[in-house]
Amino acid sequence: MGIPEKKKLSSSKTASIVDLIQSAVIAAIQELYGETIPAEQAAPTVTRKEFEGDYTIVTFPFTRFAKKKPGEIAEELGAHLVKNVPQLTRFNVVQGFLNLVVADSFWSDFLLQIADNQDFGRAPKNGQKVMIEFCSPNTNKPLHLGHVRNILLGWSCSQICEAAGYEVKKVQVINDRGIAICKSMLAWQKFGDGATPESTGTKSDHFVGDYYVLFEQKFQEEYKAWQAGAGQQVLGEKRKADQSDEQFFKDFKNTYFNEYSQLGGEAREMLLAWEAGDPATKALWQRMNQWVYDGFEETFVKLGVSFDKYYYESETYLLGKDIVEQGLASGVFYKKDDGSVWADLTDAKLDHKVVMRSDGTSVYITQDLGTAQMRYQDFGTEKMVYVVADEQNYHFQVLFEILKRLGEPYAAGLHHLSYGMVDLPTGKMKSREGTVVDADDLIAEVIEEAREASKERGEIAELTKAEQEDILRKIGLAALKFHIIKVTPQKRMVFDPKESVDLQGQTGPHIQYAYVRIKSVLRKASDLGFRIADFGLGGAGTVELPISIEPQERELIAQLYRFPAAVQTAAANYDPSEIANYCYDLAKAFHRFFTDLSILKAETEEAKAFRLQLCAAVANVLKTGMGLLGIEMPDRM
RNA sequence: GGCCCCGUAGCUCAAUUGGAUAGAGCACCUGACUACGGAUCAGGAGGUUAAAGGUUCGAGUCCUUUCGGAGUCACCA
Repeated sequence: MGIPEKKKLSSSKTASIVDLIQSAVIAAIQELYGETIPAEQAAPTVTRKEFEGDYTIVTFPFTRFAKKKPGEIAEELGAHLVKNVPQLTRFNVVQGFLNLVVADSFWSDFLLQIADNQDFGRAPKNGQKVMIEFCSPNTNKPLHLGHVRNILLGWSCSQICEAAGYEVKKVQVINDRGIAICKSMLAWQKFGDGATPESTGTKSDHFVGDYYVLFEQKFQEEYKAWQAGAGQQVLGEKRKADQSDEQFFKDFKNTYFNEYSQLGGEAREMLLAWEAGDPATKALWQRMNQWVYDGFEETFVKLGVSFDKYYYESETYLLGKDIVEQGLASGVFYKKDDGSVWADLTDAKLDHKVVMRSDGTSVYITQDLGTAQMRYQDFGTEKMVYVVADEQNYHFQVLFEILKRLGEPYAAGLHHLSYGMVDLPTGKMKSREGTVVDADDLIAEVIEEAREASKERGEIAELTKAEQEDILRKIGLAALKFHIIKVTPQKRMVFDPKESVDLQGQTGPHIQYAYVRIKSVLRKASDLGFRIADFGLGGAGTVELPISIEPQERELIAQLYRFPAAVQTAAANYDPSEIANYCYDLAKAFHRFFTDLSILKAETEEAKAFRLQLCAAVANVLKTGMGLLGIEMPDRM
């Protein structure tokens, strides 16, 4: 699925230097050796830093038909290219690697074109629509670190797709029904004594979560009492001799909940009442869920994310039955004697999968089948991305396979953006052991860390309180977000809270600092009477460009040049970490440039103008790039 | 046990999709402008890419086996 997209990609870019070289190589090989080579073999790669050059062609594959040594081919090819492509000034050959040097004028022309283009890197609309589902919480507990990774991936992915030219719909599915929320409801009803988030001053989703925890506590207490009394006989029969209390409870918990527990019985009654549409139960359910939504919304705002549409499982959990009928008719599904309906996916190595119970009710995957159809009707998106943890890999393989067999029109555009779970240095996050990292706590913590660091520096002390708070929020969140997004989604990651608040090194604030340095220089330049417009391309005071470019400048410009392609591949791979790493590399290159070369005290007026242009362009790309990750840039810090 | 994913410096992560001497940051050591912001920069040390075979001009990347770790295999969601 990813391969055709990549091909489409390179053909859609027009007149880029990369394409220019590529087609020139194909033509040259044809001319020199009479062989037509596939485009991949002519694709230039970026030259490694330790060699002179901008792009490299690997000549080893050509030995087969050229009947020459790689080095000789490289020499011939290099000479031919430099002669025929005006943008190439010279070349050198190392082993079989042909390093091509792009003319300074090409780079400086390019820089002038983008220096004041705020939209550089954003592609025009491509007419395609993509839906991205992310977050998808339960309503019985507040958001935690796992949700944070999910939300950041989903959000940045949506921003990247938008920049790549797609129309994006951001949706989430909220699991608002089932036994879990009934537990919170019951606990509140029995022990809440009419308390509300307002009356207790608790953030409303935490308020509801606290009752879920309370239920579990009371349930445990009830079990302990039962264990010592009425349950002794049952336990004597079921418990194996070598099992510890804890081990046994783990296995036995569900049975106890369903068959013996008073609280469990009441919770199940509540669920039945809910399903029967009992008004009082519905009202309570409505009220408590609303508290949760209000709390979630606060967290979303803090994280700077929003959604276009919310789907509620209470409204979708019955969907999908007509799909089952449809699949039975077309032979995608089959019916067993007991009336249950199955999909046979053994030829796709996915085994048999039930899609409808023998009592005619739907299962989880049936609901997903129905929801997919419903969304397609809602938005007509030919691509749908599900941002869901990798523990559901199998589920999505099955879901997509079935949709494909059903011949759904969007089936080819389905993608599971699977991401690894977040581990803590102490191991896995476990709610039972209290080792979950709460999203709100985490956000507060990183902002505090930014405050401490800022206090020592004293750079923003003279700003108003509100301005300071805004900056600290941007810095703290940049640290947190970048720390999470920079990791390839697919990989499981270790989250060390100490490292997440680091402000130095490979971090969000390090990149923000590059931006702040630029803003500071530009302010100073403006104070000295310089205005970008005065030395811009075609401006009244156009300054002639320097003929030669310093290596640090060259590296920066070449880096800027890659930005649009980076956006496109990040979108094609649904991988925000590529943008994160791009931004870091760019910031790093800028810091080096900044310390090595003087800007306002440059050797000539031309060099000064050129470098200011470069600064403006870098600031622009940093702001756009980090914006794609949901990270804001402060002007000072 | 079947299927699937992962294993790179002490730690956290890269590696332009098969290319050159495997790179960054943290931590450790050394150094830098009376300069546009030191949340910076330069340098040092740190690697048998879990192991062994194979494919080829070339393998961290592809294939096979082994070891280690995670996930999943409900008429739960």
